[in-house]
Amino acid sequence: MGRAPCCDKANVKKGPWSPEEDTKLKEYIEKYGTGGNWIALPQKAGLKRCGKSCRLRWLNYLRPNLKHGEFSDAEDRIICNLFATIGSRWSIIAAQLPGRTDNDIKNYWNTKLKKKIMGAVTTTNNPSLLTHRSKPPNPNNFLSSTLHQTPMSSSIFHGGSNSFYDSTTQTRSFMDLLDESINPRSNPMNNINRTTSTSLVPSNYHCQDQGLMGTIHNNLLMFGTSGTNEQLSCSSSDGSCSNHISYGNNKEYENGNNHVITTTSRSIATTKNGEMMMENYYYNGGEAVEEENQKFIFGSDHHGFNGWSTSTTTHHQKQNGLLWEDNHELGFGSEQMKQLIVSNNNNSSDFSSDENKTQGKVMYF
DNA sequence: AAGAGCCACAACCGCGACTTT
DNA sequence: GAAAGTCGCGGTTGTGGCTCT
Repeated sequence: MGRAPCCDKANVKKGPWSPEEDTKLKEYIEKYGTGGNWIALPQKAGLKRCGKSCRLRWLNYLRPNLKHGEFSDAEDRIICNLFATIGSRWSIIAAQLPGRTDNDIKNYWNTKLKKKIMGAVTTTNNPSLLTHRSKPPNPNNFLSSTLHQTPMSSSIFHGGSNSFYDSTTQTRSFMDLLDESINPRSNPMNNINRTTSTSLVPSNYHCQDQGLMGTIHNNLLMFGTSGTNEQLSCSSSDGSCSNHISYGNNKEYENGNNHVITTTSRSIATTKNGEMMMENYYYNGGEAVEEENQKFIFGSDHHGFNGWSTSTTTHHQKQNGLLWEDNHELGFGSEQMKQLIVSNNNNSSDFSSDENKTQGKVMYF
């Protein structure tokens, strides 16, 4: 037995929205709100549309404060950072980019950004320099295998550079490639202070040019914690924080200047077995504060759940925030990123081993 | 000038999750 | 606890405009 349709398909208009329909929908929602019921809305608004269609039109096009047009370099970086860590979770990525919709980002990724990166990968890397893997990584466990098969260095890789260079495979980080593709002057191969070529993840490998990062200087993207200065808490009632994925609430309120401030807190926790995994993130964005307080944190301290912090201290300490956990790397070599994109095309579930979003499967990073 | 091919974007579809009854 | 209703997400498709031949 099939699923009951959400609306009467025969009496519902499909296809592009007319300006009249837009006006009707906009005026209705501005006057009455959605009422928490999209299915009933079109009838009330006098529209011959499916409720889902109305919702989509509102969210992706009519809603106020939406940004249209070109994505900035900073937005590119955020998208790529997040795609590299959580895969095609467009709604989560969109939450980090105020004014952008998941559909926008998805289209932008599929039509432009992915090609830009693939182009950077193919033009930047000289294949002859690359050490080929003896066998390709298991796409179902790619990130995990990457992390755990790579000899661990003790470096903590954080701060203003996303650069990663693997002298063994001579691969460079995905972010380097992206940076270069959108900002050629920042090619780390030209700018780095590299005092050694032997460590796998040289902690002294820094990109001097941080101009681009400066534009998103307070976005905080953190993987694991340094184990110091973190006052993170477990959100689980029993403290175990194992095997759950939870989404918090979005709350909106107006400040004195009538700016709508959106606060989003969500946690995605997995096991407490000391594996590196996506844990928790927090976003406090909005018109006035998005650049200053935007944070995205993954944490694990090998002892359980970390949670997130928004303290000013942490904020300053973790500016630019890519903070790598002691014993884990999260550098995406160019070839790795290419494989990620390819494998993501082949099987959308491959990317982050998030095999089932709702059953608390571990996401390894 | 016309047709083919490509591209970007808007919109649709199906499914899982969540909420309500 | 089960069923029905609704929401939200991600993948896919349709279409209009642009470029190339």
